[in-house]
Amino acid sequence: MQAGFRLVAEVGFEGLRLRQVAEDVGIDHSTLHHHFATKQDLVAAIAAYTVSQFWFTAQEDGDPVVRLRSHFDALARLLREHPDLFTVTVELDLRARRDPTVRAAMVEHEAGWRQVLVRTLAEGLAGGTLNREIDPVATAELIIATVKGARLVPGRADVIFDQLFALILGCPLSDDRPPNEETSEKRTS
Amino acid sequence: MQAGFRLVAEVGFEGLRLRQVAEDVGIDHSTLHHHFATKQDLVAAIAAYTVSQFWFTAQEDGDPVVRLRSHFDALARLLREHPDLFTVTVELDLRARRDPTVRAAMVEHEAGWRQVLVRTLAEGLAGGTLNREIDPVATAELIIATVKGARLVPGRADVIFDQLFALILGCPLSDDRPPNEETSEKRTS
Amino acid sequence: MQAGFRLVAEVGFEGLRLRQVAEDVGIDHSTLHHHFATKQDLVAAIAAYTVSQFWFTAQEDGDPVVRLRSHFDALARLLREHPDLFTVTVELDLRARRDPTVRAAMVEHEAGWRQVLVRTLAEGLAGGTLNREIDPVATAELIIATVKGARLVPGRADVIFDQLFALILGCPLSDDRPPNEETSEKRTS
Amino acid sequence: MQAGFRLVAEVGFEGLRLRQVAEDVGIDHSTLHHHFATKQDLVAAIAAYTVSQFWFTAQEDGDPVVRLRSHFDALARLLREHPDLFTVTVELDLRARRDPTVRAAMVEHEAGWRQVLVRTLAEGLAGGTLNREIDPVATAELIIATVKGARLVPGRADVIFDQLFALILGCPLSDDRPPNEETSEKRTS
DNA sequence: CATGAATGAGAGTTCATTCAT
DNA sequence: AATGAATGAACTCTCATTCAT
Repeated sequence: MQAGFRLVAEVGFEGLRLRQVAEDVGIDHSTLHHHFATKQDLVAAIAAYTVSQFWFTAQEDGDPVVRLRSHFDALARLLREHPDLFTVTVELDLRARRDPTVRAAMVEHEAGWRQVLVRTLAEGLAGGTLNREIDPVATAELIIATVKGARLVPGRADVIFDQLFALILGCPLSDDRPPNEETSEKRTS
Repeated sequence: MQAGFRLVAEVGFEGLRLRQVAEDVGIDHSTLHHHFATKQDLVAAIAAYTVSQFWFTAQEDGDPVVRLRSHFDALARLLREHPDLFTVTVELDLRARRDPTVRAAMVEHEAGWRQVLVRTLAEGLAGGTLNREIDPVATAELIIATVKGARLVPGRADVIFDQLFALILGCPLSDDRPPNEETSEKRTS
Repeated sequence: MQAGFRLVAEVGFEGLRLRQVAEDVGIDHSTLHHHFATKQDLVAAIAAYTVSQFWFTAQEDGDPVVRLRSHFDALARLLREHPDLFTVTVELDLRARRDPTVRAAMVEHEAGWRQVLVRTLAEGLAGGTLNREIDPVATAELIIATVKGARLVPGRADVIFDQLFALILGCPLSDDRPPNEETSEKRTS
Repeated sequence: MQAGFRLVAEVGFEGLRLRQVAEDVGIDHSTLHHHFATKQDLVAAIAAYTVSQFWFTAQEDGDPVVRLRSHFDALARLLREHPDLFTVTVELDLRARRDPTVRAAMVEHEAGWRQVLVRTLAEGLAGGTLNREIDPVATAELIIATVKGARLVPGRADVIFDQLFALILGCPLSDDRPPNEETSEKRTS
């Protein structure tokens, strides 16, 4: 399963070959069929394995702004340190279009993610620490879409996340009102 | 080429079969090889054809805010009316990872898009009609990433675009401008 | 492999078709690929099989003249009884020009043959039973070339070999030895 | 036709492609079909062209030994200066097995060659300047076979021809009888 | 659990040949 | 005389899958 994951990261689902997976593991390709009756099954397992790797380090308590910031940071770090994870996710998003099993896994995973985002945004909105015009649901979708798009350009993910975060934060730092001190500076890390 | 495009939209590059393309056109598959020596060549042609379909209806003059709004609207309409175009673009983005020819086409296309966005954002910033803290380059990347991510959920593209536009527009809470003026009426979803 | 050999004898390497080989054996052509990954591999196997069929019945002891004569006889008999072997050898010689694997097999095989010939000729020369002016190396090459040429006209091989043998044997006119003694009785054609 | 000849010399009949021939000539491959209706026709033309290149510089008069020697020399020189000619001849000999047209051309060409050889040998025999035990017909076949075999090892053709010539010349240079002065020395050129 | 031989559908590609222009 | 589009048969090779062991 992990070998399959690695292979997908390397050559995509289009280039995924059962024989190669088996060889990487060090077993006969027939033995692979013993564990995964069909290629589809392996793909589903890879999908499940991949989404299981995402454990949103989303604290439930604390300042929503901080939680949102750390969420972006966690994503940025993950993207930096485990680019494979995002590479495979892109592949999975594409495959989900035509593979219901994969689609189900992705939808479920995304639902959890969306829920976390919506709750955090709603709290921030209620607390007045976020741009008041933000619609939590719409912005959650916006964040999800942005992250998905940013996967394709890992090198620019940081700047993209920073800009989005800045926009979400709220009223942009007008000179006559003090901005949120600890977050207004452009994060570059 | 168009048949290839349609087929990619339907079954993806992974399912693209030359024989099927030829059959859709009504010619022998050998004849297809007469025009596109290799499958790669056909894929490149499909890529070129696809990006050529994007004619950013980006006026050079006028209020940058209006131009940006109409840009989003144009994308939303295109996404609604020609979802195939975006489906194939997703496929192309994936394929670009491993196919230098496709990558070149995508990079070039994206560069033009980015340029238009940066210019419009910079003008809006200079004119004071946009959120003053926006970085044109970063926001251009943000928009591109968002659009790319939104392709995967065409049904939610409208709300995503609207939310992003609202954030870019600026602080709706500024004291000297009535809130919700130019953003509330634009909601189309 | 043997089916491949037979097919080459029949239609040449130019006409060698994997599907035909597989069919002759009674297996699917995919199964053939299971055993010989590539056509080249099968060709190499055919080459190895073919040269392995040549077991020069070259005794190491005894009168060099007798050994040489029996060598020619063995070749003539082989050519009569297994013309396929020579047909394929001709094909292999041609293919060796462009296929390094085949070339290596042929060179090795030929080296063994040459060695046997040179040794026999040298012994005969030393023993005084052969034409004194013969150069063992040159004559070995001459024999090899003649045999290779004779493969193309199997029907005339006997007379060619006999004539060559007679010339190698020595001067039938020498005063101290009765002419036609050991050569006239050997004519078999 | 000449382009075909060159191509056969390079890649053999097995690798001969009409499109390549046409391209080498600088015409469309359809135009080639205008001149040679079928590939077979082109092959036949190549065969005819090839054998036409062999003009045995066989004088009809003079000492048979000298004529034979010069025949060998001419062959050796041709082999040195125009190896393509022999390369293609090898290909033709192989192809003649399965292509009646080519076979006819080769047989006719060979018949002329054989006739020259037989006549020269017979004259030499009659004149007493050759090994008396030589059978003109058998030796002609021997020479032809040897030349055919020597084509496969152009580098060793000289030494092979020299050795064969020495053997044909006659009684080998016994010490007590003067050999043919001008021919007994080992030719090395 | 594991293997390797076997399968069959089908992939991209090649190439001599034909035909309308 | 020459072209280029079109053809179709056939090629080697791939790969997920099955089955007997």
